[in-house]
Amino acid sequence: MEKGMISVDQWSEGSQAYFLTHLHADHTKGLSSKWNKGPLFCSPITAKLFPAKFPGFKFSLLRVLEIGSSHTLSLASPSTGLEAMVQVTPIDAHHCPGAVMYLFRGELGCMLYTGDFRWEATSARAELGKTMLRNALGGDRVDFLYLDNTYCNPSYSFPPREVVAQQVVDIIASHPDHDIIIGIDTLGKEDLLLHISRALRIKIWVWPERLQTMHLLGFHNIFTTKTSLTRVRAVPRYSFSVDTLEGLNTMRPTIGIMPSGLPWVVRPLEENCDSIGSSLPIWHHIGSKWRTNGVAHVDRSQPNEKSSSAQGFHRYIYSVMYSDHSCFGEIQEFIKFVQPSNMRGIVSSSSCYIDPLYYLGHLRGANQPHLQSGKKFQRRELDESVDPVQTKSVLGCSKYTEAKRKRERSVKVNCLSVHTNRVSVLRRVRRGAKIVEIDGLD
DNA sequence: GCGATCAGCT
DNA sequence: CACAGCTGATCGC
Repeated sequence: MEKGMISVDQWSEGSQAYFLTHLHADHTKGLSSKWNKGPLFCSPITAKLFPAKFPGFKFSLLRVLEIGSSHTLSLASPSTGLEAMVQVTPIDAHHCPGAVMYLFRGELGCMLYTGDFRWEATSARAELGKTMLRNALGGDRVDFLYLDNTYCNPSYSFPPREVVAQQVVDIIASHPDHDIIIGIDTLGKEDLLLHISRALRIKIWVWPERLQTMHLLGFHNIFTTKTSLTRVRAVPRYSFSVDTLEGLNTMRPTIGIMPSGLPWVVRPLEENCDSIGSSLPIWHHIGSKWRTNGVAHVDRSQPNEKSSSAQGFHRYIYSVMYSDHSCFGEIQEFIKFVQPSNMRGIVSSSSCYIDPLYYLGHLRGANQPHLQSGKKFQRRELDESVDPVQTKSVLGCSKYTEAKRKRERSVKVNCLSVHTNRVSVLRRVRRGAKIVEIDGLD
């Protein structure tokens, strides 16, 4: 797509239409309540959650698109000045509530932007997504696929979420006298909690703001902010730590469950022998173990036994491979299904970018870019504003790590800062309680 | 004083 | 390694 026409999850000036895939913070960076750059398209569920995240947002700029149905936009081609019709179809991305992929079709070509997505082969919901995508494509070939390449490496492999959800239920059921702490984010993993709640007929504690979100999503009488009603609590991931678990265990026996596509590894601390991680390539080692059942090896030995730290796990923590991103095999299946002429990853994190072409380039459709069919979607022709970020990460790896190392070297001076500014107070108030036991509204 | 951005941490 | 995100500090308006 030509520069200056559309932007997806990218909020700098200069596009005619903006598309939001989902409400996770890394996709809304740059969005604010004062938005005034143009119409912003999103899914119905995202629209429902939107005001809570961006109070005061000019609602007339929000355009809600029904999932699975096509909408036509009339845009001006910046180069020719002529009107160009673009048809857009949001498709369920099975990532978090409201998350969608966008399929763009028109005179300018056909482009699919996945956003973050999970492509499970098994569930009925996944089958529906497949049908929806097939219908939306209407036989067209995808010229350019923008792909969630988070786990685009053969070493990333994990079971479908249903399977892992049952494993979590089993873990909880096998600890009938324990309190349970589950680390979650501001959005996502609702299905896991629902499954636990249904299977064990138990309510689940969430922090007050998260309860509001649950209510907006239509879940009533399942979640609570009263700790007295349940032994299972879903807490913000950032408040989930070894210290937290150890602290809680001085009061009541408690285990922590961390659902993630990546192993939750105790960060190696040089002088803390109890929680030290192995210096071996931990995740690879663990990864091969997990392929068998998807649950981390959990050490049941006594606290002081050496083995409890050798694996990089903590005695109270279960790490389960519940991921809202596609694993490698699923990405592979997805590319086979879409058969794009060309593609590139949309996720380039701190230190690396996994190029889907490296492992999965051979799965593309017959019309490879060198045959010119992908011409309309050469990468600098999309929204250029997306590009610099990614190019920077691909090419600027060493630069970044150098900067990071510099940062690491700098000494933290202000250890005893008591000063609290207004911003942080407001932020904290907005966020609600962490794991403090607050009996709020229910 | 406020918002945006960075550094640090999980 | 890094899922996604909070917190505190700082800077410019």
